[in-house]
Amino acid sequence: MTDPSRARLYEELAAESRRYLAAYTLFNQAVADHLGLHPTDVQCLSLLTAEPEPLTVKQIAGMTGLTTGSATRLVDRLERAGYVTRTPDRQDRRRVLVTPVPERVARVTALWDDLGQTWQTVFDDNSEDELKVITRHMRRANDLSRTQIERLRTMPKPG
Amino acid sequence: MTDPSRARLYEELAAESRRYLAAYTLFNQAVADHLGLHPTDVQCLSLLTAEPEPLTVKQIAGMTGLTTGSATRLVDRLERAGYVTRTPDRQDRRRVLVTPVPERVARVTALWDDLGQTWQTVFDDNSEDELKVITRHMRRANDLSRTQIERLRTMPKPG
DNA sequence: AAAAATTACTGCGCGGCGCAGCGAACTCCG
DNA sequence: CGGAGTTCGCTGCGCCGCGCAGTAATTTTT
Repeated sequence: MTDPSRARLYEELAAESRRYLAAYTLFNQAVADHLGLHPTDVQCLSLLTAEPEPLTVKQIAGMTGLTTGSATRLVDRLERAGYVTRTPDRQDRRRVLVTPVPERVARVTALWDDLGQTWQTVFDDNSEDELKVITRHMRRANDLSRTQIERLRTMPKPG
Repeated sequence: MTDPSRARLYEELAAESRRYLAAYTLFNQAVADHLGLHPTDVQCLSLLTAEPEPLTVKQIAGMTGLTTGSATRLVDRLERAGYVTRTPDRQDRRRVLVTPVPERVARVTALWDDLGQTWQTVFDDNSEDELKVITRHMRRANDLSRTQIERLRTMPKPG
């Protein structure tokens, strides 16, 4: 902590993190623009295709941070664009299952794959150990962010 | 590339990246909610404090992906809330320099530091070399995203 | 000196989003 | 059973961030 060279590394890392995450926001926006969708829609498709089973509107709302009302409209847009279909849940007739349409979503995943190939070149000069370091850091940050979000919600707000 | 263990690492890294970045979106939203700001505003403050010198409205527009008109309004909001000040550029009188107000931004950085203390525990078990690996990766990804965004813009759009 | 380019700002309309409220369906008890 | 309370998805409403197009001021170019 009092180690100056380490402190400098922290500082540099903090600054780089901000640019890194800002860059991601721009990237996501560019992907959405390219597909004629909104960033939220892209994230929703990403979540839908990552899950093995269809999600309910409520689950989508939770994973995107939207209200159920906004999630309904999100699904409306995706359905109108042909990316997903609504299916009533037979177990619970209040629920609506949202299923991605494979041939339509393929256009999105194809783009991801295409971009992913280029991303690989970034990692190509890293050793396996280094890749593990990076992956581990992401996983930790991911876990921590969840608890931090919860903490933010319970913290007293300024103003 | 044909190395199976390395391919697995890539796959894992890709999946983790998506969760990592999705988590960041939610985290950023939570921070913005907590401060009573918009995610874009928070990102802008993040960028401003990450840069050593004040930025122009045009530069802010570029870094956030907004048009100059929207960037003007973004600065309007931040100025009205007291987070930044506008200063005319003496070298080029068309330009307006946007400078963060330290004591006001302190409220934001205090939150970051508070959260960052916990984040530091994530880094504490990393060696200096490992920290450098992470930082370098971010820098590279940052650079690549720029070219990828350009590629997306020139790519033929589907539909 | 005139023309072109750059920078920041402003009216206008679009649309995503939260909020509050609705009906339908499910769960829990007595 | 059956009524109260809860959950789920949907809808009308208003807010406001954003892009677009145009403008004025300043700089750069010719």
